[in-house]
Amino acid sequence: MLSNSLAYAIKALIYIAQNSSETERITLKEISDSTLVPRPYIAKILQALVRGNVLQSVKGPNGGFYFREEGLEINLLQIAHILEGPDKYSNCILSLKECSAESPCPLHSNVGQIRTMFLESLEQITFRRLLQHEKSFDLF
Amino acid sequence: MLSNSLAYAIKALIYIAQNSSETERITLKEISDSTLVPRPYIAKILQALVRGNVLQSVKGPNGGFYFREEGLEINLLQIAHILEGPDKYSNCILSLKECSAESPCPLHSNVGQIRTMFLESLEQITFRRLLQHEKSFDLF
DNA sequence: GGTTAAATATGATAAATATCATATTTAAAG
DNA sequence: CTTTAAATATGATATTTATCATATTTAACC
Repeated sequence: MLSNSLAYAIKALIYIAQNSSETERITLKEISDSTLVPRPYIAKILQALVRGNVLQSVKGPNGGFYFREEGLEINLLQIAHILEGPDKYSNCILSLKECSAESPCPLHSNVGQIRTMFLESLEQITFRRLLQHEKSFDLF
Repeated sequence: MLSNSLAYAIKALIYIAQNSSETERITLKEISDSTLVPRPYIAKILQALVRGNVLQSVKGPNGGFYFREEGLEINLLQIAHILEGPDKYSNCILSLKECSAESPCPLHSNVGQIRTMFLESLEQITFRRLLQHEKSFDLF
């Protein structure tokens, strides 16, 4: 439902959101240990998120990752777009050329509608909002 | 959201359900032409569906595919299981070890719930039910 | 300024998915 | 019993996704 990379990214970002600040940076090792995502793999994902202006990173001793203030307003669908490009979740669930309310595909009104709700719910969830829950989930 | 293969399979099965009978079989070429799925690829998928007792096939001239009577009662989730194995859509949306109503993951109550609805809707839709719609969609 | 602890860049390998090609089997029909 | 129109089996190739490894850059601190 979510790609492996996207699920990994979300877990890592939840961890960072809950535990980091500009002065208290989180290292790759800590992220990898607490999400059980292999270090080189999560590294690649986090680099993309830095380029996507979600996270900030600092090299060198005492370096690490932390959330940008604006990053906290980013929602889960935007993360998907950053990691997988914007076209992944567009259009019809059967990928038909023509599919709309006027000429719906056979799944448009049932599964298709729930798919739309799914995308909307990804869009509604920001990391700021996830922060409002109690801290420290197990993320593995 | 659905794998390529699964979307292809559903399109082909809708076409077959709407146009076939035990005496009026549908050929690979016709299926490929009306769904725009490459012939060798849809062939492999249909073979799996024959092995999965959804379709019946007949070789030789005038041969082709048609729906088994029981096949019409099969739902979309079962098709997913036949093509991709049963574990694809199980457990937590973040693939966490522990995730349940008692100890929910951060997405359990929002995205996770919609994911559950999604799976349930796949489960509710049988090909018999899809047949109740008007015939002849464009399936490409 | 040398050491060290961190991210970064790059690319190699592996596994899963998707796609294509070809030879074989089967059954109908003359 | 030969031809022919179909599915079937098998496997080759390509693409995407996931995973791993290694060398480089950066900044802090002594």
